[in-house]
Amino acid sequence: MTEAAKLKDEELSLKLFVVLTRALEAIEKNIVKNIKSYGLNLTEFGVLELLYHKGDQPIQKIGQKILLASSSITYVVDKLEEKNYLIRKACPTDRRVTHASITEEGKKLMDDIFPKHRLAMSEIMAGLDIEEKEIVIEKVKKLGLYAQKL
Amino acid sequence: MTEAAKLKDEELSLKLFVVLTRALEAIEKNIVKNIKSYGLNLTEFGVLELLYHKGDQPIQKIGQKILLASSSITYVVDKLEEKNYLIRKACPTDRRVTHASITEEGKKLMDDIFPKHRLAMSEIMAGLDIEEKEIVIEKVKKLGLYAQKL
DNA sequence: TATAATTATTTCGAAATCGAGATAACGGTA
DNA sequence: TACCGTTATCTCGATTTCGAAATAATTATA
Repeated sequence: MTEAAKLKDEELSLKLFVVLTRALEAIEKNIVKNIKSYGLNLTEFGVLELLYHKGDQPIQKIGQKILLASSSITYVVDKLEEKNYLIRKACPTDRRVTHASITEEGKKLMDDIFPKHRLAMSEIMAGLDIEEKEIVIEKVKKLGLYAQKL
Repeated sequence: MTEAAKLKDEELSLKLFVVLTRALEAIEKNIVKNIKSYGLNLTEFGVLELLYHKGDQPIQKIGQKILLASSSITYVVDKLEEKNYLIRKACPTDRRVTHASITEEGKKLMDDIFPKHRLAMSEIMAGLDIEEKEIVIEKVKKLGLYAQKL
């Protein structure tokens, strides 16, 4: 890379970070608005959605998928358990492990929320058309995977 | 839009959100690693960078640019003031307003950090080349602006 | 098999963020 | 000028997240 290209790349990298941050903030603000009316925050919704779609999960798997420190998951799972949307189940084969399992009440809530969330999401994301979304998904995935490996 | 296209769009919107979130998390983790070694977190760095590049700012302007609640800025500015990287200056023309101003010590710190940050940033973002970054910036900006207006 | 290293979860205290409300000052208008 | 709505900042209490360390169980190793 030429010296000029290096400078340009640095400029664009800084700018890309700002743009990504701003966009995600705006998107999240809208999602939160929807989900909050059901008494959930984004993290709680994420956990519940995981259990809803992928079935019971070891508590620590949840942390990996939602990207939360183990101590934070304990906290979130506590909250959801208090709200009766999930229960802890001891793992029979490994006594270190606890599974989180969505309750009937949790399932009912997600049956209600999730289709609305889907719809709201595509309204929030309507700034790009289908082709553009596909491009951005591909590029941003590449960007994220690279950054993850550093 | 056909029914099938609507479904596709919902799918892509959900996926786009996940991809954006994951990418930003990975990117931030790397940035934080660099900045943390100077005793700053991302927010503090953001505030300091703003003052470093744009000069003195009313406290509430900082909040708008960094996207923080007013109570949170007070907290962050307190922290930076404790560290002697900025000082509050009463505004002479409007007694409601307080300006935040970077100190010599803060300037020195940024003289040291910022070039490294620039470089680190382009290393973190090296998953995409210049052309791809330009595309993503354009698209994600469009996405964010749309979501902001909702 | 005994011991050591690893893994899963929780506890604890601290940090960062928020929202609601308090306080003070400004700007417009009657 | 006196009052009212708006703006800027701060205080306070609550929520969410984190990291370090505690506990307990499993797996690998000597």
